[in-house]
Amino acid sequence: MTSTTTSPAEPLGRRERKKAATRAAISHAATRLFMERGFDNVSIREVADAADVSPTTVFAHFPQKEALVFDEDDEQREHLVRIVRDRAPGVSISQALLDAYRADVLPPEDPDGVRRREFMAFIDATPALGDYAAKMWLRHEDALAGAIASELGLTEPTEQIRTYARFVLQVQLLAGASETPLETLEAAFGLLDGGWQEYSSHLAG
Amino acid sequence: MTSTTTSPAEPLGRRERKKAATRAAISHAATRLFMERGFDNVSIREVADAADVSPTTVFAHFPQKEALVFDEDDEQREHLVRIVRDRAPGVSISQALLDAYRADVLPPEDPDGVRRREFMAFIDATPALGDYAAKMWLRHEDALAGAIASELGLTEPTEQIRTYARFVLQVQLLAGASETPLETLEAAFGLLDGGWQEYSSHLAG
DNA sequence: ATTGATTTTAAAACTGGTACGAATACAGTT
DNA sequence: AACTGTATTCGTACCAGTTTTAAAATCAAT
Repeated sequence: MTSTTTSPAEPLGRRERKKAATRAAISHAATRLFMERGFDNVSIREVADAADVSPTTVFAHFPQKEALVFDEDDEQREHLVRIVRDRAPGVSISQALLDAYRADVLPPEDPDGVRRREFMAFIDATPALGDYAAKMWLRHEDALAGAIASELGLTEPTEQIRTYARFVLQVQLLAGASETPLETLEAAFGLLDGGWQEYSSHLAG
Repeated sequence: MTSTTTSPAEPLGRRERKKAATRAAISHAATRLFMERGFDNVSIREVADAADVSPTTVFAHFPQKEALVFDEDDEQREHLVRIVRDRAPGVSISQALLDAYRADVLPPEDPDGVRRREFMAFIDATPALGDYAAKMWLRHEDALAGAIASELGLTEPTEQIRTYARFVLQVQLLAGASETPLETLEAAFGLLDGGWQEYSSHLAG
């Protein structure tokens, strides 16, 4: 259910369907148990039992215990790149990122947003999960830097772009941990934009 | 040898002296073995054996395996705070930090610097150590933000200061991982200084 | 020297993760 | 339908880091 193409429901063979089913069973059992008793109080063996599967099979589908919770690495990265690449005309990169982050941080409106918010609270409750999420998030640094570079007409990111990408990803983490996420967002982008706009306009000009 | 007061050699009781000796024996055995065969190829049990101590005793002194390598948390934090607090008059905070980072990155001159460089290379060779070092380093964020705030005449760091502190710590990691650390340093501080100087002068003015 | 608290230690247990080989289910071929 | 190769699953045993448990040693104070 992760990185396979989503909508057209390609006709999978029995094999792939079964594999996907096993994966889903494991994932479901894991999230249920984790929510009931907390991430740290559930062992891989228990997850395997609950999914009626051998422990080794769990690791065949998920490289680490933490991966049972985060099942969407590629989507995240794609989302991030799209924010930069597909922004409305006339909108700066910083502006696009700030807007996107803002939407993440504002009070949720649809039930989907509520669920996502609960999920994030669950993650915050377990240090190991927070660390893992942060690590995964920051792994997108290269992708983001590449997207920005190509938006600015470069084939390779410069040191400044790389730095900016890292900072921008950090801002998301900062805001997520902040009591006043909106203020944090604005403070951070305010700090960044001075140097960044100067640099990028210098590049374009 | 870590956070106890250093010079005057307070008269420790027998108990404390023995404890310190055990700790030192473990630490020595560990560094020797790690250097000889690599961090990942030495088990805690082996370290314990080499120090003629039970494995649990190792954990009584060091919370994790990685802690055997980093024995100086507080000193690091103090160093960082001093860079900001004890900078020469007329030198900006950014300038002081940049200078300090630069010294870390330049070719070492004294034998002490050489040893430190070898140590850093050793850390880079083991992902687990790099992660741990980064985590420890970033834990200084609050201390750094506090020091900056108090330099600017505030009792509490603002959102901007907190953000700046996080960015500045990240710069150190960026430069450490870069092929061209000096360029990275200058690019990063160039990016930061625009917004930061505006903000801090706005604060002072 | 005895007592009692505290520290230190050892041994075992637990947990995440890997290695290995065997068994099973599938897809494509004949 | 049988055959073959391949992918998935399984069970077990195992390793290394870490926690738990309880015994032993150590110290301070009487």
